[in-house]
Amino acid sequence: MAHQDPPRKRAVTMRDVARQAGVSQSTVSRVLNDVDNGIPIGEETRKRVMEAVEALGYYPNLNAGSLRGQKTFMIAMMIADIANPFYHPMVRAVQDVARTHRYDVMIANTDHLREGEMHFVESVIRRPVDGVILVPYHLTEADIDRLIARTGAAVAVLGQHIHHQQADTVYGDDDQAVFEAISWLINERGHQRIGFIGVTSSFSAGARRRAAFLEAMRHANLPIYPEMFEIGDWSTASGEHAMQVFLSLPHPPTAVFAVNDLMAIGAMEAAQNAGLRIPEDVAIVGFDDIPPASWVRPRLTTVAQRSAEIGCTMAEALFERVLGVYTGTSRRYEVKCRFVKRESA
Amino acid sequence: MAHQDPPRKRAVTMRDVARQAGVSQSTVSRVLNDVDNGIPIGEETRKRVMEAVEALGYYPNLNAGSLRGQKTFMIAMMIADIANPFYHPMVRAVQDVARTHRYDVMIANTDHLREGEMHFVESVIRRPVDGVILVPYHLTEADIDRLIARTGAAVAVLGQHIHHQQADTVYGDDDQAVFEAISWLINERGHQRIGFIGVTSSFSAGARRRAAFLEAMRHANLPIYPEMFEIGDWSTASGEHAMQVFLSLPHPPTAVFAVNDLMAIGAMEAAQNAGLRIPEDVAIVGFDDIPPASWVRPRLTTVAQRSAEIGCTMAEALFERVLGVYTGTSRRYEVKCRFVKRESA
DNA sequence: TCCTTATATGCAATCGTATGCGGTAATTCG
DNA sequence: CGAATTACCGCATACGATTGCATATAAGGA
Repeated sequence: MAHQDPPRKRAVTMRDVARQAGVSQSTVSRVLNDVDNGIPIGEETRKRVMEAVEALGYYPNLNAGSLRGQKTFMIAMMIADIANPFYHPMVRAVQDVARTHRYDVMIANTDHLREGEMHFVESVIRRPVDGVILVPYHLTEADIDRLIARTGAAVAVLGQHIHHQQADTVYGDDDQAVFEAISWLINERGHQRIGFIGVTSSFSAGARRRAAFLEAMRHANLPIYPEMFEIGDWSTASGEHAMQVFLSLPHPPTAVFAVNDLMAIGAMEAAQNAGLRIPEDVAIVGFDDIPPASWVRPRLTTVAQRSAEIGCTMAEALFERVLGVYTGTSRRYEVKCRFVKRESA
Repeated sequence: MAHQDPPRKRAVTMRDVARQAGVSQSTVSRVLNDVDNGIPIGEETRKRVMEAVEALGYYPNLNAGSLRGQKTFMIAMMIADIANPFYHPMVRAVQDVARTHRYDVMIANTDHLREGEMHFVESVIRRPVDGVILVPYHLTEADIDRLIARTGAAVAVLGQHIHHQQADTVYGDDDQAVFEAISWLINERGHQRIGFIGVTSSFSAGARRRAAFLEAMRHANLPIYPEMFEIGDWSTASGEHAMQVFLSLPHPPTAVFAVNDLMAIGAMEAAQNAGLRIPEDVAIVGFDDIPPASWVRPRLTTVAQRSAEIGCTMAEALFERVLGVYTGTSRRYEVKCRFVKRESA
């Protein structure tokens, strides 16, 4: 190899096209962005330019464009865990909407860590984007305000209401759905001792579902035992562990609700490994309705979230702002959940 | 609302920092990229600059940096389907490696479509990146050559050998693993009629696994029936459909091998919905060993791919090139598969 | 004292694109 | 036929950063 410099290919630039077409670089720019500028372009010139573009295989450099112009043609999306199927339809929907507008999507997962979320904010400040989609677990409203202030990006958020002028929010009715599910366990299935597998995060989804769980228990006048609450980290393994703890109790719960399906599936594993039958010995209810929920046996009873619809709603609201179609104040959308009864409860 | 212009916050620039610190903009640049330039910086100046950076909360604009400088601090990764768990550890590994180098990762999924893969190439030409990680199903070597020629990016590819100077490849020993699995079905389990659920793509993984399947059958001197071959699209639904077709045969297969776990799980669903017992009535073997493979009942027998290791290997090879640590010719890495016997066969 | 060397900083060009403004040729009009 | 438009197009600057080169100051040597 010796000293063979890497063949750093110079990209084809507008100037190359201009030279080839015998026009100035600014004319090329105008031809490419033809969308009715005040300035008309000669038919002959336009044709020569387009031929040169074709011949050289020119593609504009979006980085350069976003430096001079305003638009970066990129949005960023922050999710907690790319391995959680709940996010997949959402991501896919966002990407689909973005693609129709010729936008790229940068996905960052935070591993449910505050550190990860802060890193994301920083990263978006360093590499400006036109819009941001957030599924925050730790970010406060102040953090998001700062993000907007520093980048000027439009923002769509799931599950946390932001009062900022430039942010829209999408809500699920998690609380109602959880209330319905727990009430059903109590009234229709006669459960009294219900275990709860939650998470630590004090904001957002985890906390709201916990509140709804407590509400349902209180509403049924059932006692609330501290040992019926276990903390996980949204992962299957943590759900498994939580269930093991429950099963080691003198009086284990007869039903268990986990705030997401992955933990519910983990709980099922633990119960079955302990030789218990589901739902006869212990009933299990999850949240999300990810595809594996209907692959396991018995199939998991759960609360379905319309992940694709959530993603689509967020993306469309975002792009209305990004494209300047909407410039008003904060909007709020609601996406309904629905309780899906299967065999695990 | 009327005509309230959106408050397009001007970002804090180097010039702002320079003004605040009472130095020139180029000095700020040198302080920030201090990594032993030939040019020394006064201790006093450095301190003033850093204070100004701190005070203003300055972050460099990476887009601007990548215009003048060389590095974009971004790599792109192309996968077929973000919803396929097989890719998750890979993506995660790539992101982890990237993060240690302060790089961002752009993920694009192609839905297994050639169109999607071509779109990705175009997108990378438009928005230059320092490196590209590919899991191609349709891209030819010529396509990849073109990508490198146009962008100068370093490239790491899974499963397809690229002879280009600037590309490394990672291989699994899929063929051996499939051969082993099928031979085991034949010799240890006595299967003779084995169904195969494959895919259309003529390159890469799908085709190699098909070849290995045929090889194993021939090696055992078993006849090969055309009706024992079904085509899916890697999805659970397509696996389900394929199995339904098998089951409608006069002589259905006694065992079925699917080229990925999602289709295998779909096949299980179809078999169980038809009232068959697994593995007694029909044995099922998959490929990948995604987490749901051990959630289904019976647990899925499959060939495990070390997805995280693959991602890690690709990313590390890539960054050796991106950072200029390695500038030699194409390298090739192999990552072993292993056959995991569980209850479905 | 003057010239060299080392040290520290600023100037200005540059990356690829967008765009306000001015300039030229063609056209219209009185 | 001369003047005022109109239709097109190029010049030059800006975006925010990097970097080669020049410059200014201090230190050192003869």
